[in-house]
Amino acid sequence: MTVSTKKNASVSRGASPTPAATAILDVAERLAQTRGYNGFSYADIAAQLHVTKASLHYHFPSKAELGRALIERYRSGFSAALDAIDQKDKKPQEKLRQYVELYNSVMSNERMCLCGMLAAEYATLPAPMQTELTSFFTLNESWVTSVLEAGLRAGSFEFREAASERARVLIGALEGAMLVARSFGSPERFETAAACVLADLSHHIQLKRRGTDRASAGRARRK
Amino acid sequence: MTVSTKKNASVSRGASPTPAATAILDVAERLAQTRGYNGFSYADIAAQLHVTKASLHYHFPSKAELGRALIERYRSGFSAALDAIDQKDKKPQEKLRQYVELYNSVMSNERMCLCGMLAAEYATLPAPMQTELTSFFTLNESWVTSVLEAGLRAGSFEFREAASERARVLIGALEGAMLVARSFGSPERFETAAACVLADLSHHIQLKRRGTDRASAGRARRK
DNA sequence: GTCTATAACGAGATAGAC
DNA sequence: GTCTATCTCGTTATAGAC
Repeated sequence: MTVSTKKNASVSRGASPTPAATAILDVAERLAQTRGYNGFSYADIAAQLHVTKASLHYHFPSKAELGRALIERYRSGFSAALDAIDQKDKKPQEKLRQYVELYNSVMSNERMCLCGMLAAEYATLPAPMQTELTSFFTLNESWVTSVLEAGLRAGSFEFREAASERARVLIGALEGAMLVARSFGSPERFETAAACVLADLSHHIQLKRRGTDRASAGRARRK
Repeated sequence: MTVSTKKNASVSRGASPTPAATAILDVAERLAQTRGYNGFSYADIAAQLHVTKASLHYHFPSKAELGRALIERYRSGFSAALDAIDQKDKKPQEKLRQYVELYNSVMSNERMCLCGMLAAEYATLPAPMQTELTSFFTLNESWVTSVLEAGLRAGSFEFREAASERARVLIGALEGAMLVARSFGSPERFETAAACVLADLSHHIQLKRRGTDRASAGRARRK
């Protein structure tokens, strides 16, 4: 898969990271997802790995570099997951369901999407991190857009807006639902919200199949 | 309106704040909305107000107290705005439109909703701030829930889920849309997303009025 | 109320031994 | 590659003069 190159202390782009670097990224990722980029320090990582701060600087000379690598790895992992979903021809609905499942698995363990988290801190991030961050969202938007367009053509989705616009709404809704759910400490809130957003895309079609009179369609389930 | 009490150095609950305290809160609010609670310091506020850090501590002894007051004021301002919207009997649709307009005005000037911002940093916030934060979201959820229920009864909204669940989705979608729009530096992204979310609530009804055949209803506007 | 001065601490980062 | 030791700076916070 990944082209093996000579390892590099600065863990540059495309190099396969050393086990030590991976361990550091793992801890830093969890910290960034729960506390934000400005909410953790090298000391926090060092303590959890039982090493000194100085040895972290060997692998990631600056926190900015660590932060950039963090997003890069997260995005590449996401990209791989999207490719996996695309394997085998599934219905667009099923693809989107699996996409939401990706977010759902992140929410467990009280984590927030890394990039949603960093988006809040955007103004304080070093430029390289800002660039990586928008790449992440752009990647997601174009993938979701494709799926929505396919679903629209297949007649399994229904919406008026441009697919790209709809994709943005979907991603924003997922990120926002995570954000709020986490302050209530209840991942269930995210789960139900996500299900609701997904259902909306094929909602109207279901309405028509079930009959469209207001009395039946407009009846809300009780709380 | 507000009961006037003797001013208090610690700017406790319900006291009318001194002009100095208000100026501090104004600057701190903008900083918190753009950089987050962990992204600004007393030094930043002091510089913008041309005073020393020490004098800030006179008005707000600790940053935690400042942060708590920040949310409290923001929530009370929001609450007043919601009351204003409730004045005069408007259609639920119009109320919701004005609610979204509230968020829209926040997004201008590249600001993010204070509480959406702080929600990201939730795990790092002092307990009093966490409490205020959930109060804000609870307030919003119950207000939106009421409006949705009214709209459902009036036949101007249509959805299957419980109104409270739908309210959470709406609020999460707005917060998330702000979050992402800001990293792209384009408030327009928020505006279109917000319009889309709003339209969804009365979408099906419009579909029925316009005719429900798939060919016309499912046609997406081009990008 | 606002100032100067300073304390006490934690942050990111580097030098150099092993 | 990891360590000890240290540096520099920014942070919240306090004491006490004016």
